[in-house]
Amino acid sequence: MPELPEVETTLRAIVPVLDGARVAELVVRRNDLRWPIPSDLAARLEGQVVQRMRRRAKYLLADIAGGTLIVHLGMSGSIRILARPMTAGPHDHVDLRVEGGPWLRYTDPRRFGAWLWTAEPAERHPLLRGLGPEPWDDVIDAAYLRERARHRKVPVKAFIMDNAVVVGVGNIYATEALFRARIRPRRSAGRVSLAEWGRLLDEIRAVLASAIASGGSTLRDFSSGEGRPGYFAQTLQAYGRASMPCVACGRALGEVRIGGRSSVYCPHCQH
DNA sequence: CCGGACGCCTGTCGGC
DNA sequence: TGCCGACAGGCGTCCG
Repeated sequence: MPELPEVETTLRAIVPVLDGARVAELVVRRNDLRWPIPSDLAARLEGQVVQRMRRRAKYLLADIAGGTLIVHLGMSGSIRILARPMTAGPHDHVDLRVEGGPWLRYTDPRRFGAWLWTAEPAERHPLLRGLGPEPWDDVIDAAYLRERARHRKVPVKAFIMDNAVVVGVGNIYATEALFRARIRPRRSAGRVSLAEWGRLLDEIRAVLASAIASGGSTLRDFSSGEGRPGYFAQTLQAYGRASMPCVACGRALGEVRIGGRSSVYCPHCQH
């Protein structure tokens, strides 16, 4: 399930299917996702060629003549590729059939995801407008983070999960990056040193890249577009390991809640 | 402006 | 074994 590596993994799976392909049919079984799926979405898409599939933050974007399809996987969404139509289950809310190709099936038990249309450039859509840079954007470095964090009392973990600062850092990878950078999640962002920002940024990038390289995490049931499970979950050192021994010092990991999200850390190694 | 809480919805897991 | 509450990867909105 979707943090940025899972979205990127999904993108890589569907790019070969959708890039340059024509949409033959869109079947919407339930339209009550986080926002209603526009009733005219099928009419907008059917018969049109997907000029390019891309990702911005955790949004999947399909550029099509006249606008862009915006897809978000929410907390529990996934997209699978079906070679042939199969009976839809109760959570299979949307199917997209590619002309002369397979079906894409969108499954989302919690229905926090979104399928939206925008006629403007997607970057100007209200959901995308306020997004900060991608984790690998050159504008992000230790100085950028320190500057953005000046006078901010918010816990550093909440700060790096703030999409206006940097996109794509969800709860799992924030927890892991802070553990690896040896910074306590509750530290005020404004009190993190330049050297620590440098370490943290390196670890954010490393943990995201490693997760992408292994196809995304599998916490419950995320699987890539091809239906293969991701193998990154077993490499998590902090997330989901509260009260278990720290891989570095062997002492029990602690857990706090930050912004309502569980945050595991090592009281001995992280400062 | 900032920080924190809430809610959307369903499935799963742990504790009793 | 069965039930019930807590919690789950996101994120927009509201409130103080």
